[in-house]
Amino acid sequence: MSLLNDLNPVQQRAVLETEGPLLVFAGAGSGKTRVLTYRIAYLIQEKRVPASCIFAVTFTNKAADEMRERVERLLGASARGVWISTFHSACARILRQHIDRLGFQRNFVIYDEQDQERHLKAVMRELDLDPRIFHPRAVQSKIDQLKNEGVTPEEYLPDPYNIFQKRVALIYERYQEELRRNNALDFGDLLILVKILFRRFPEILRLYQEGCRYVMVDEFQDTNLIQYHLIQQMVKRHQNICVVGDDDQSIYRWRGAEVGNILNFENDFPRAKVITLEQNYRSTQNILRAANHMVCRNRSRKEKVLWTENRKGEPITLYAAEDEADEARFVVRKIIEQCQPSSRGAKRTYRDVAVFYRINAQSRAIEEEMIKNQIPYTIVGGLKFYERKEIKDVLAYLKLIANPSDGLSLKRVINVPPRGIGEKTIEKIEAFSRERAIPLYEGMKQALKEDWLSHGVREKLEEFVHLVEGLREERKGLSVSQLTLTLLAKTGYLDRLKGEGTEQALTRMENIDELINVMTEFERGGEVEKTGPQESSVEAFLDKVSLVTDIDLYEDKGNRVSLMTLHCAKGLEFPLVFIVGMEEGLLPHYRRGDEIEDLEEERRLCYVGITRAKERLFLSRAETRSTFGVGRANLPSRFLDELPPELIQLEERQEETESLFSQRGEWSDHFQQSEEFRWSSAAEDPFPGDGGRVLSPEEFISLRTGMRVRHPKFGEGRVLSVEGMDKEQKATILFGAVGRKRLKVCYANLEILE
DNA sequence: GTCTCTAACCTTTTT
DNA sequence: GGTTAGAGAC
Repeated sequence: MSLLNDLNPVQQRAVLETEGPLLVFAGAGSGKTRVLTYRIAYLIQEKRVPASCIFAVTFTNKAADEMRERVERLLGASARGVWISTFHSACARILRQHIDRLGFQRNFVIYDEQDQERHLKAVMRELDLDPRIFHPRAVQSKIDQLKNEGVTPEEYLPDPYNIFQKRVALIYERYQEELRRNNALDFGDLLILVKILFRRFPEILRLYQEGCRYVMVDEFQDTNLIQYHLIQQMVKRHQNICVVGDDDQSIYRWRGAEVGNILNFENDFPRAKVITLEQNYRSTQNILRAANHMVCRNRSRKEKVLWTENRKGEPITLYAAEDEADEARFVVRKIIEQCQPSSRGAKRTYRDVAVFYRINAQSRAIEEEMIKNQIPYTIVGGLKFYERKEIKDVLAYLKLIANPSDGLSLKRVINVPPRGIGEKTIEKIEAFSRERAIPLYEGMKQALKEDWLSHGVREKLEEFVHLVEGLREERKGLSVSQLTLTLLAKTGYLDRLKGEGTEQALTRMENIDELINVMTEFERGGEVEKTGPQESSVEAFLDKVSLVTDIDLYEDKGNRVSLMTLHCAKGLEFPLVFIVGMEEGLLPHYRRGDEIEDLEEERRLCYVGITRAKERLFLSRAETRSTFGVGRANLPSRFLDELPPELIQLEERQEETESLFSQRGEWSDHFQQSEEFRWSSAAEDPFPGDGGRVLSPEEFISLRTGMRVRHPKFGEGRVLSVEGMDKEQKATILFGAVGRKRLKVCYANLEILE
């Protein structure tokens, strides 16, 4: 059986135990994804299970895509039809088919976190609750928590002596009612409504129970109560459930994940077989030993010891930096040392390197130093594409077209671009609609009919309604991208941006351009799961966009260093790993809860980081670090003391005088001469495939302050400064003819003169 | 109604 | 140090 040849005996068992409940403890780097994909392949190929009877759940779309790809690589076309999805997408798909049974319309929209917050604030304002007393964030997290536990407003029993809880009960109820009026769901609703759907309509549940003959759950340690509940419901009929996870990598407790789900699985399924994968194929012995040594301190964990046949490897490097800038210089110095083509030995390239940090804000210092030294990097998460204003605007228009009941989107776009429809008008209509419990848009139309608005307002509103109706009409027969182009033209959004003529407007237009690219890509791919007759590609596209995660957008974009949070790092591996900010207050983070479990979660986070490293691990901390603009002294992280000292090699602090500038000189000389780095030969473009537009590497990497350049329009000039990277890179140039200009390098068509 | 400036917030981690 | 929401000016 050729499929099994690639697996070790324990992995083989995990593949062969297809019937009944199975729990696989899969340590870091033990071939978890491999087991899952081979298991699916085995079911289809050897057990002759139809692909459509297999359901696999992952936590990110990226993981789902990867798994699908890998199964298809093993089996080819016969793998088509396996349902591999995240919890949230799966639920969205189920609801798109059946939600009308619950009194929503099938063209519902999904509110992201920002929408959720705005929605919540509106509800609280309506209830006349002072946001300074009842912090919307606290309320939101409480509601989220309830949803994660599968508690509906009717089921919630607040402590009668707890004012906050009593208010939450009230807000929660109104919050849900208002969502319904908007025909909108938040993330939590996706899960909770499926739960309700299954409970109220057993025949629908039965449909899925029949369909899901074999169910697999990846990253099971990160499931919350309601997710686990849904899975239990779905496997009730066939009981063929295989969950794979690692309690040591459970890092989402704060979001409702229950390690208990994995630790108690054997109680819930008494017949469950248990397999533990302990051989690690990823890391050197040293790295693995360090990781084991540390995570052993956790109390609530399943006993296991990872081992490896890999070589011992090099010691772990630890650097105590002066401050975060010094720390960044250390990281860059090491990267240059390891990746620079001139050094001897087996050398690494940028894509082999990852830098992990606890919080996104830490990336800045690293980024600055990277830019200074012109090291290409890519950053995962942080400032997100789909959170940009212009993108949200366009998406709000689309949401409104798909679902006119969506009042939040309506309010967002009604005066963008400015149409002279102000807050007062909206407020009036909002009150009117709420009273009648109809959607805002509906209320607007009613108000127009009843004609109690002033003449000017009336005209403006009529024009807007006309616009929306027109677009809704046009939507038929248009693809998402075509619809978007139409919308941009008819709303005047694009004209408005064009008219501005500022740098920022230009960037916005480029981003919208990029969004259109994403849409055409989406249309071409057509890998949309068919979800019913009602659904057009607009909803499908919006669903996809609503459910993307940071890591989904991460792909190997050419030869770059990867920067990301420790949370994002889960599931990835890199030959060289840096973990920065090994300080008390940062890792473990000071804002964690004060329960022992919270500390253990921080330790696991650190463990996840360490176990991403294949060859070398670099840890660093800073004596002082500025937060909120003020410098603070930090103690070394307690986790450093939990590493075996004999595995640690301390890195000497370098005198500041020996700055990177001198090193840079040699390095850049080398750049110019090195055969491999003569990119103009086009033999190897080191940064290919960046959003479709390939920029010339010379422009990107070798444009430096003081250079003379020629611009096709502005003529010759001198570079005053350079900022940012690749597509985002901008240069300020003093042109003899037109003076000082700030340009995007990748669009500027610059010619370098000297 | 629209634009601009200040002050408060902020930083965990995200489906 | 940087962003964003809300208040005040035009």
